[in-house]
Amino acid sequence: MNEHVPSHFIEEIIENDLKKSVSRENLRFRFPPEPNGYLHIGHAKAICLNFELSRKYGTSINLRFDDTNPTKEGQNYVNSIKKDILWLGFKWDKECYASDYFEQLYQWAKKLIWKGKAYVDEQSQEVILAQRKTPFEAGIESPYRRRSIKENIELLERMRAGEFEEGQYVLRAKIDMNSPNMNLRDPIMYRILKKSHHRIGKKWCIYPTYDWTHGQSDYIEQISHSLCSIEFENHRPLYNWYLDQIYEDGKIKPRQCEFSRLNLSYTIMSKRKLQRLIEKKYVQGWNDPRLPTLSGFRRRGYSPEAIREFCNKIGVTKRDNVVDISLLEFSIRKQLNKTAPRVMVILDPIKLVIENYPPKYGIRNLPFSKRLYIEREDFMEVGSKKFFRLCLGGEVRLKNAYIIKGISVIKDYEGKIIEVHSFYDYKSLSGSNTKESLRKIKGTLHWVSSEHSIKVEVRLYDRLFSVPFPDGNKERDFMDFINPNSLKVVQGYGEPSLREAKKGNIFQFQRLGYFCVDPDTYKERIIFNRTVTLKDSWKKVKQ
RNA sequence: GGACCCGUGGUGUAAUGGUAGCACAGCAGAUUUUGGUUCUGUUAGUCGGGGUUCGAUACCCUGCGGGUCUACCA
Repeated sequence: MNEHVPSHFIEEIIENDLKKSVSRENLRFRFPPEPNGYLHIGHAKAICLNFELSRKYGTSINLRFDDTNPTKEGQNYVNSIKKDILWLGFKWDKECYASDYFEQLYQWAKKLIWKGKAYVDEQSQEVILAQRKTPFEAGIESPYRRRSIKENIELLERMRAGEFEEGQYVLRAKIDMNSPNMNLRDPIMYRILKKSHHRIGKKWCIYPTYDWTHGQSDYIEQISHSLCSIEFENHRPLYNWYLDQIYEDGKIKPRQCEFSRLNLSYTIMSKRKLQRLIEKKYVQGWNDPRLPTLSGFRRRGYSPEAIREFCNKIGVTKRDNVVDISLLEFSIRKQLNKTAPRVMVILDPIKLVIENYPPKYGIRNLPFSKRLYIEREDFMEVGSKKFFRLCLGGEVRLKNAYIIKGISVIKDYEGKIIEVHSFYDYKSLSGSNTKESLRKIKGTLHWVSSEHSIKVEVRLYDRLFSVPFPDGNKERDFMDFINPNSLKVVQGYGEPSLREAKKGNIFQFQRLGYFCVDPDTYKERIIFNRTVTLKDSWKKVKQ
């Protein structure tokens, strides 16, 4: 439905191409991660974009690993990336690897030499960089730029044969050392790296660079629209230049389109910076629930549906953007509100004694008794008009149970309240439909029966950073803004039904938030992660 | 200094030359046995200056602001 109403500018480009150059069945997409880190929610934006485009147009989509740098990549990353995409709810048609195209790339490189469009340079990296100069001035051509075709071919073959050391030779495209676009100042196509590759081992000792690989891989797979983030915009002329060298009539010439990457408030997205947080032990690993990685969100209790909905909501443009984290929280709350079973758990207990309650009674499935726990925060000796929770002389409903009235407190020698005493109205049981049970009482508290409750570990996660744009300050390092209270571990008291909770289950702890069972849970010790709090309009009144 | 890209409420995003709309956040109220949910209402915006046009958020010029580029990373 609505197939002809583009929902963002990339669809508009596609619709235009459909009218002009490309037929519908030739539309093809790809998601091209480098296997050198874990996927984060910024990747999810790109994944949703590409996969949903392929779904919309009924065409195929490849997962392609951009594995051209054996010094940084690994099979563990390949595995985690596949797992995360599947978890998000998407299935690719072909699983591809740029490393499978190395032979073709090599042959094309030779073709470029034959055309006089590439040459082997033997200057040091420092010299090559220096000759490139800056964007504001002309570069200097390499003295090896005019090497003969025969010699170039021979040297490239010897590079491949492993006759040289790393850094001794490189293959460069011969484009324009005066271009204002630095990518066109004779970019490197091949470098010597005597490293074993995670997939193809020691088959190669020269590796193609990203620019010399990406567009050609798109071409081999006949990708019609190659979507990437905005920082590749300046690479597009090079992308097209390479394709022009190898293009054959009748084939699809891929089109690169750029869109802006996702930034989320109160967090960071850069792989390198995430890595730093992990190395410095501010978080416990790539799947720490505070991280914006997909594995982190999964552990935190976020559902793939919520993440997909979020990605659809944020749109696709070319502007800089910082999306408010509350939009993500809205997505997960919206879903969990519909699906999560409600239970009662006390996180910061205070004892509540119901003096006139007979010791033996109970409510089926949810034991009620004379001695309960309620949240310390839910009691004040002297209430106020705004505070409609328990206070001395005031009435409150215990959720799914009785109406009680506070009558006295017991304090320790420091004056801290250790016990609240109350009376209950035995006719006021919830759902009993008595006149007393139908009385309007402003406040309702959650509770657990102290003798029946089970102890649980609860990990209260909060934002990783205490400022909205930890990354946006040029003078200060993002590490300065780490929220020291991003994790608080407490012992809670849960209703006994939680004994049956399984890893990954998610509940609403009534009046507190949504919590999921952590994989670290074992038989005697159930661990809950707080996914997100409930919206709390009381917190605002208090402040 | 150069090239390329981008400027719409606090945030994200629509409007493709014809009433500036939606969502989140905020605020107010109603409902509520979760201060949740739900419902209703509401505050708030086209970066500035010129031009083209009956009419400009859109097109042109210019200024300003922001981003990217000076890797043998992707």
